[in-house]
Amino acid sequence: MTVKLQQIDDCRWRIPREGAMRTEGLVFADARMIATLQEEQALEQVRNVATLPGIVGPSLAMPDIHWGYGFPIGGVAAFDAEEGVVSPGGVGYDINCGVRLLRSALTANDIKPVLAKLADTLFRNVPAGVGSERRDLKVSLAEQRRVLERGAAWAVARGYGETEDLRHIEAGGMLPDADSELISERAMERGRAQLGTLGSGNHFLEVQEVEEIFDAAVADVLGLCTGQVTVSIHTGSRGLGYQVCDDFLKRMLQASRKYGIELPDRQLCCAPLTSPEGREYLAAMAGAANFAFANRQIITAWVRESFEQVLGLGPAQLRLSLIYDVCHNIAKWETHTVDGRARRLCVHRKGATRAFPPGHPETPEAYRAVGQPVLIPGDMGRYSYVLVGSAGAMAETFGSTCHGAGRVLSRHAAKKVAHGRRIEAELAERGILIRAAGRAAVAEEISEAYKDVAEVVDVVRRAGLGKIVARLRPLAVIKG
DNA sequence: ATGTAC
Repeated sequence: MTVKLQQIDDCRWRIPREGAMRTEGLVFADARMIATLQEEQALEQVRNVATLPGIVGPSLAMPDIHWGYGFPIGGVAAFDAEEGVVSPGGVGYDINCGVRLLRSALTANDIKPVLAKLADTLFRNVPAGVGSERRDLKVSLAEQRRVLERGAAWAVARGYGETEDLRHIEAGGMLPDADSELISERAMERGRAQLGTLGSGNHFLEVQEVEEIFDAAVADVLGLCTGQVTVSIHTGSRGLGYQVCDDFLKRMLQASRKYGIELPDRQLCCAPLTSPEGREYLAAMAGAANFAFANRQIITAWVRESFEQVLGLGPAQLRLSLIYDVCHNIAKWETHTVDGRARRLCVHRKGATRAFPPGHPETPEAYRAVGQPVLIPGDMGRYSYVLVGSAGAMAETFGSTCHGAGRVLSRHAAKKVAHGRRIEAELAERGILIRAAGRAAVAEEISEAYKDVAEVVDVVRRAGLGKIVARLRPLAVIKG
């Protein structure tokens, strides 16, 4: 089935309203990206989302859009508090998957002599891989409930990191209104031993070098300069978030029937935001989101510890400070101005990053003048980007941008391309060390499996959704 | 993404 597309300009495409659509679709992409998309069902998914009750503004898609469960990955949709719905498919299985970025007082030359030892130590100290389990962290069931309610603040209280870190996390590292009683026993069990683990797939831990600065004034405010060592952590809520999504998909399928919501695709199952089912999903989702915030906070402490071990330097010399931590799979209550009126909306971001502009009260004070940091990982063989949010994003996308490069090859296809090659050696030739839980994980994540993230962020820049600040090159990659 | 199917 082909989806009608009208080109608006060189980076915007409209899917006109027709049939059951309640609003139009708006896709941010260049002509080449659109050409590859039309063979996929991702645009059809943008159109399907536009049929959901209470949607406000267009059904949006970022330039890294690809096919996902119900909603496309790279999709943004906002819903009215009274008329709208909440959908687990609009958040995704990995609730509060996100990225955090640490800066350091080190240069790439400082760590090059010990890079292999640093990679080994990080790989040992941060469990990675499918089903990876905790190191030495023991959490009782009662305490796990506190994790789900307090997020990163729980981790800091337990000695993982500093209070200062909390100021540099989206939502302060804790979504309010989380209710651990709404999370199934099974989800609790799955999460129990997974706090402080990386997981698999595109999740990673990277030691990086700032390769290029594009905006010196903003980079200065974020504390970034060329040649500096940074660390990125990309992971989410592991098996716990997966189980919460799975549990609620079943309930939402029933709820959709109960409330008479017509679905073009069962995977879009949802419930009114005013219904018990809707409220309960949001409270369970907030718990899983807080688990993910705590997860990234604990890993951060182990990263700091690893650097201290290998370099023999103290925290004051390393200065591994948290620049920012952003979610890219979440539904949140936010206030947005629509047609000149401030409205409280439930914004679904699935594979999309919040990108609030300069001056926004939710942006940490330190960055208030330049905008919220936006962290966009690329693939392990190339680079990642740091952006800041802009007024354009607030006006057009409910303060959102892309979240990454976006796959172009399926995992299976990537493995075929990698077959017979020595990917580790190829990366080493480019100065990138990799430590991974398995060979298959590396093969599935080869550069060729992804779009060039430089092209993705360039669409974001041209569309005025964000400002490009810096490009980071991987030096050592820890993969599940 | 995911104890890659209970």
